[in-house]
Amino acid sequence: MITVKRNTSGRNSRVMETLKKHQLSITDSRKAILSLFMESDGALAHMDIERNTGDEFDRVTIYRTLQTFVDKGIIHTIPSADNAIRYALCKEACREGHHHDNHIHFMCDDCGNTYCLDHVQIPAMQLPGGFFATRTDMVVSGSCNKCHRK
Amino acid sequence: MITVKRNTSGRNSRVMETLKKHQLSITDSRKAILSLFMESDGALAHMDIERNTGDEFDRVTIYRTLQTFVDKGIIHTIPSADNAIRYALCKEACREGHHHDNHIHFMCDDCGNTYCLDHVQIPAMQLPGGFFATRTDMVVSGSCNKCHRK
DNA sequence: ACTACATTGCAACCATGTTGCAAAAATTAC
DNA sequence: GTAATTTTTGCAACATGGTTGCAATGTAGT
Repeated sequence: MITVKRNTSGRNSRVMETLKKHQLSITDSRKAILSLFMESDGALAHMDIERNTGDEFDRVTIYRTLQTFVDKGIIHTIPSADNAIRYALCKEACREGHHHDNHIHFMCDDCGNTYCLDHVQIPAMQLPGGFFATRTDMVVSGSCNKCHRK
Repeated sequence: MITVKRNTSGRNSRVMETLKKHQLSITDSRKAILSLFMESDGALAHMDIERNTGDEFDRVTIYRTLQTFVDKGIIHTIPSADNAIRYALCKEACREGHHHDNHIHFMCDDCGNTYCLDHVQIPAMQLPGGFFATRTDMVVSGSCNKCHRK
């Protein structure tokens, strides 16, 4: 479970900018949730957001806000084997309806954090004849740089 | 949703062999479920199995049987972004507690089938310092060789 | 401030997956 | 084959993840 230290002062402008850029109306939940992503260095699952915002928002609102952000290309999903979708901020290259998140994701078995390894590109590979890829997800799990020295 | 044509005659021996090799007692559910995997060319989700066996077994029995097979190294899991774990037969190299499923999985957006592309190895990549991998999942989605010509 | 539209909260619902326990099988020993 | 032991099954209940419909509330544009 991820805890994010909230800091609603400095980053507010970046949050507003992003929302406006994607033509989303400014609401409390969108500000708070986008803020969380910007202050977190890893990916967040629905539960992480619910914990970090307290009872401020309804479960459903969080789900819908996440879905909106995905649709607008603000965040992208990360598949996992543990049955809980995680989300992380997209880089600049993403835009509405077309994600460019072709980097590797790393899930730490120890602390549970999920990282976007932005600088590790997914290697190219040759698919068998007749197969055409529209999306590639590469998820590596193991121990991260914070947990391994322990 | 995947439909498998059941054929309990010829492959029975291979089913029994596999169960015995892993020191599992022979039960109806294990025979039926393992049989399904051997007759299917792709991966199966819990729901696929439930549909293909009718009311023959309880939901819980199917979950437990799948978990047993994973523990014994008979099948492996495939993560996905749609929140439903899929399972596929392991190749010979897998054994108890140690899977060797380092091949690519392909999910067809059209027919929903999931394939193990056994001959496409997951390319090696360089992780940042301090990160250590114990497992790598690579899931490609797009259109498969049956659906693309349409 | 008023209107039109988008978003929220609530309740209810569905799917996926797990746990505890008693009944029913399968394996082992005789 | 039968009895004893161990495994597995089915049931009920629960937990989590996620969706939908609708009335109430909030936001944006004038």
